[in-house]
Amino acid sequence: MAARSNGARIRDVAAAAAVSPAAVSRYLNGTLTLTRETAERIERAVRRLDYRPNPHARRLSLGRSETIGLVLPDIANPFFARLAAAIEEAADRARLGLVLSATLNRQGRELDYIERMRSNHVDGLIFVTNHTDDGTLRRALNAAPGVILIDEDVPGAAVPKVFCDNEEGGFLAGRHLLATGHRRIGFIGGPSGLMSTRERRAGLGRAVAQVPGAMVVWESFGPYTLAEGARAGAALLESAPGVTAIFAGSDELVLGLLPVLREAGLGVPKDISIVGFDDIGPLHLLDPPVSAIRQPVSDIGERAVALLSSDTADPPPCERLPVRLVERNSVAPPPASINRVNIRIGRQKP
Amino acid sequence: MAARSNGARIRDVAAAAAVSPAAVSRYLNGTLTLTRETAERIERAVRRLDYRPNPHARRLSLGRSETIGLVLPDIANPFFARLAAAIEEAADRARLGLVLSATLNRQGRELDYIERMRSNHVDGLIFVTNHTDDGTLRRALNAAPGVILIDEDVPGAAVPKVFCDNEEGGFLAGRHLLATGHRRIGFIGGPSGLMSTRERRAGLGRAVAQVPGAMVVWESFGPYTLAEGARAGAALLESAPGVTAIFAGSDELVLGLLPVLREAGLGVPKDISIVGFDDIGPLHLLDPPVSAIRQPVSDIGERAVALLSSDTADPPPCERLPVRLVERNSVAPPPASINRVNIRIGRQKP
DNA sequence: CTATGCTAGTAAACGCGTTTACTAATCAGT
DNA sequence: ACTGATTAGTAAACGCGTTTACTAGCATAG
Repeated sequence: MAARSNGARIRDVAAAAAVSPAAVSRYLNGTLTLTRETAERIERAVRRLDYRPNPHARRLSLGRSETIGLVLPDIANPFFARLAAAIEEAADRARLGLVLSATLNRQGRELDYIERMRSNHVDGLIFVTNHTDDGTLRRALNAAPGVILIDEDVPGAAVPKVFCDNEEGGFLAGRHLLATGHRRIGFIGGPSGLMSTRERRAGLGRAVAQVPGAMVVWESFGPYTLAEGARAGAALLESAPGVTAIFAGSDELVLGLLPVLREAGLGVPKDISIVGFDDIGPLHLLDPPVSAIRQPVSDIGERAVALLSSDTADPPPCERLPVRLVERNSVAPPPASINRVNIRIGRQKP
Repeated sequence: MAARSNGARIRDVAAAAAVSPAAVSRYLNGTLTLTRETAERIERAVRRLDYRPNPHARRLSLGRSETIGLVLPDIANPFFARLAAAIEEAADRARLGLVLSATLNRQGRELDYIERMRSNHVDGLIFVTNHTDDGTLRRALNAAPGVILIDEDVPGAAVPKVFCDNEEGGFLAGRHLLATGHRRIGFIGGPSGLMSTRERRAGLGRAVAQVPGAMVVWESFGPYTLAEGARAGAALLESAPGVTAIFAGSDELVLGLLPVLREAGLGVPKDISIVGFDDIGPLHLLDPPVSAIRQPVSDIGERAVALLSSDTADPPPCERLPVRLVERNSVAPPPASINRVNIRIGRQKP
């Protein structure tokens, strides 16, 4: 067992104030009203001894830790970093501590942290994953109480969820490009198995379907990384499907794509227009500043913490937070020559 | 007091294995060797009951939490995000949990977290601050055992410290610019009261002093922010001191500076060369990719965690981790016309 | 004068794992 | 056969705050 801790204990305060430890505890926690005189004795003693309850004892006693866990793939990634900042702030407002864990998308670690959660380490867990699940994660999540899933889905997990409205984001991006005159659109998505990718693609599809002659003529899928953005860009240039605009599924993809286009001598937005997703990476600092669908990152964090504190409904809620288009300078009407091609296609269809 | 927690307790395991709780505890913690048979009985019981020690009880008993705290100004900032990632990884390797707190540079919060640390919440604290101290922080840090200061100093704090070699970084940046032919150099620094700023400036000064005719002809100080980079850039253009190269004290400053130069029609590196510091922000994605002094962020995290685990020496150590210059395409020889001015100055001096 | 209620607290159990100091039993050595 | 050491554990104290159930003493109501 432990050596005595350094600070004063509740019984020291009790002795100094000539009351019982119970009185001190209950007074400090507001479950006992005392005479002015006794209360003052206690407060003086607390101040004099610089008493603060031993958090470990308190947690053992209460059976909770007033701390939540955040599990995410990688804090160094700007999107997750911002998410973490939002959650930290919300947790702090709720007077909850936050313990942070990065999984680097390794499933072993993910399961590990869920386990720690179950063993009462923390009162709740906000979980972000980033890879397709083979069912292991679903089962682990369903067996763990007090987990909230955010940003990306784990299909079949019966836990509260907070996502952004990916479909609407895809739709807004598509509508914006279509309204600017584009008809041959490319899609650079995240991993094809992920909900975010599918929904963003679906939203784009919905927008395109509303405009006769418009088509998603090219698409690619891969991890949400810079390298994948570059790879997709190269593939696009190679296959040359006459795309005049690209909707990319994340900032990272845009960041990887842009230099490839520049290398190839394609001007943005003169030759090709771009809309990104997330709007966290410094898209506004690029040349040109890139338009993007903005995720409500702060709200996601806020809602996640709120859901953790609230009682679990059945079935667990799945919230969709609205996104919006942030227009910058990466979208312009398509170049005339290619535009004519679109018009031809447009004529064939109606 | 608490309702019973859900899982099995040590006494359940003990009962199932027909031994005492002490035996279970000591066996699992490796302080008791048992006969093969008894050991197996315990292990079977542990598995069957899915026993894992209640962490709160364990921490109360041990008087420590196997958890460290990280206090930093803002996780959303890419530099701190990467630092956090490095520390999280190092902590994980040391089997330590990490609780995260953002101060947003508010002193009240900083003191708060030091307090929490003192009250045994965590076994150690890695502290990053970003503003000049009026002595309050110094006093608080000196009163708190188990704090490590990293990245930026709090003068007078007698705690272990891990910094990068700022002076050397400034020197390397300066030497690089001088070697490329620059003689009239500008410095855009962080807050003038900060150690990092002073040291980086000093290193630049040392390099410049070694080359006759070279001078730091212009300098400015302000927060490590994008906005400040832009402001400083505008001020530089305004005062027009004939600077051909700029050493900026952080990535953020570069990111803010670049668009201003571009607006003004100045090409980088054609008209003006730039070297940044940190090399975390996506300097390699800019056009042109910007050269910078790279901080050994992972090593800083690693060392900080290592120092926390080691016994405190007296006086506490202050480690300086090496930086290096990462060359990209933002430095070129100065334009000829201005170069001639430099040569003139060069002639006056020897 | 008794019953009821209120005030101002308190004793003791409880959460649960860890550790010290100790015992009972067996074995080796002489 | 006796001493000393080793083996295989164990009882009980400890870390410390919280909470339930209870009491002693006084006041009000009937």
